[in-house]
Amino acid sequence: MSPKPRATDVKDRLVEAAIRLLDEGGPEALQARKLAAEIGVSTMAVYTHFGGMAALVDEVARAGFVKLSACLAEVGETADPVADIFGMARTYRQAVAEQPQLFAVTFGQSAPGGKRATLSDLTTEEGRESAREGLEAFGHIVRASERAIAAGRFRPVDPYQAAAQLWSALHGFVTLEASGHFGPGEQGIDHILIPLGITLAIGLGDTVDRAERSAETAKAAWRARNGNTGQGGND
Amino acid sequence: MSPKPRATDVKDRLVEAAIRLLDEGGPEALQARKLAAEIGVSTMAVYTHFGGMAALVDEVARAGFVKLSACLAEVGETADPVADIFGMARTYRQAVAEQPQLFAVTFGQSAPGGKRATLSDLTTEEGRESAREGLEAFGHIVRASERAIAAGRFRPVDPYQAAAQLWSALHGFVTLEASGHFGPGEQGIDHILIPLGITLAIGLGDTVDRAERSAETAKAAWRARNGNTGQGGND
DNA sequence: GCGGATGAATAACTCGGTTATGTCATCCAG
DNA sequence: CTGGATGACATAACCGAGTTATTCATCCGC
Repeated sequence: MSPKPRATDVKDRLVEAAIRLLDEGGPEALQARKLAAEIGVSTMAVYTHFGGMAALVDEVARAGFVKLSACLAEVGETADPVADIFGMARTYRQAVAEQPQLFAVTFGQSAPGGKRATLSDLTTEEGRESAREGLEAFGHIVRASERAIAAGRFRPVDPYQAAAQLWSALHGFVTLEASGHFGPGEQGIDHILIPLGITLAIGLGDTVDRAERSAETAKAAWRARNGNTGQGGND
Repeated sequence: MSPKPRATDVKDRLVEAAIRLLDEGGPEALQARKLAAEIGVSTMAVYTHFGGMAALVDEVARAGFVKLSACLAEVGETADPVADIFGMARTYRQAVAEQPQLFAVTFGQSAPGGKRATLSDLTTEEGRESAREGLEAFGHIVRASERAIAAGRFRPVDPYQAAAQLWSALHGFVTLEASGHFGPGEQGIDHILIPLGITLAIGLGDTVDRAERSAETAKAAWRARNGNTGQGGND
C-alpha cells in the first residue's frame, strides 16, 4: 500500500478529476484527453481502469448518488421525524444546488437508488427485503416515514409508498430548480419546497400546525448547522 | 407537388425525423448523417436550417414541451377541478411513458452526443424559448389550481405555488418512472402517482373523501377515454 | 434576361473516443 | 538471482460524427 501508492489510485484520481472538470466546465469538459492531461497520464488510463468513457461516467454518476446518500444519512434522527424529513429535503437540495453538473449526470445516468432494485419491488412483500439493501438513500426516507407513522404524525399507510411520494416530490422540485424553472438563489426553497413538504405532511396525516412547526424546527436546525445568516450557504 | 416545391419544410421534416429516430434508436441514433439520410438530404440541411445539431436538439426538446402542453390542454375543464388535475397527471405521465427518449431530451436528462445538460440553456435564445413553452404547460396546472381554490377544494393559497407543488411532484414521479424505478407497466400509477395526488390534494385543503372520489372520477374518465382494460395502452 | 440571394451537395477538416502496439516495472517460478 | 509473465502506461494511429469550405442550381427582384 504505502510504498507504491500512486500507481493504482490513478483510478480514483480519474474520478476526482472527472467530477472537478464536470463542475467547472460542464459536460463538455468531461473528455478523455482533458481528463488524462489533468492528472498527467495518457488517455489509456481511462481504458485500463474503466474500459471506456461510459464506465467512467457511470462511476461519476455513482459518486453523486453516494454523496446524496451520505447527505441524507448525516441528517440523523431526532425526536421529530417530520422535521428530519424536512432536513433531508434541505440537504438533498443543497447538494444538488452546489454541484448541478454532477447531479445532472447522476440523474441522467441512473436516478438515485441504483439500478438493482426498483420501486416496483417495494410494492410487493418479496421485493422489500432486497430493496432494503439496494435502495440505501431511499431507505433513509422510508425509515423517517416509519418513524413518522409510529409517532402518529402520518396515517398508518405503507411507509414505502409514503417515502416514494416524498421522494418523487423532492426529486421533482430539485430537478426543476436545477433546470432554472424556479429562479436563481434560494427562493425556491421557501416558496415551493418547504410548502410542498408541508402539503405532503398534512396529506399524509399530520396536522397543519405540527407540520409547519416541524418545518420551522428543521429550518432552525439548518441555520444552526450551516452557521447561516438566512441566505445562501452556497459553495 | 412540384419536384422540389416546399424546400423550406425540410426543417419540419428534420425535426420529425429526429423525433422518430430518437424514439426508435435512442439518443445515439440522433446523428446529423442518419438524420439527413432519413429524409434524403445532405447533412448540410441541418446547418442551413438550424446552424448545428445543438439547435436541432433544442427544437426537439421544444416539441416535447409543446406536446405536453397539448396533452394538458385537451384534458379540458369539468365541474371537478381536482379530477381534472388527476386527469392531467395521467396524460402527462402517459405522454412521457410513450416517448421516454423524446422527453428525456426535453427534460434535459439525456444528452445526445454528450452535449448540453443543464441550466446554461437559459443563456441562449432557443433555451429561453423552451422555458417559455414549459411555462405554457405550467399554466394549465395553475388554472386548475385556481378553480380548485374557487370551488373550495383547496385552501386559498397562491395558485402558482400550489401548481408548482403539483408540478414538482408529477415531474418527479414521471422522471423516476422513466428511469425505471417504478418498474415496467402501469403499476407505478396506482401505487404511487395517484396516492401522491391524493396526498397533495388533502394537504392543499381537500377532504380525504373528496380527494379519493376525484381520483376515481378521473380514473373512470381515463378508462372511458382510452381502452378500459385498466391497462393504459403503451405504444 | 440578369444578378444576387437562398438552399443544397460533395468533400475535406477537426475533434474526441477508441484501439494497436511497444515499453517498463513489478511479481513470481525456478 | 534470473528470466518470463503480468499489467499499467505511453505513443500514435484509427474512425466516427459534427462541422466547414467550396461549388452548383434555383428562385426572385430589377
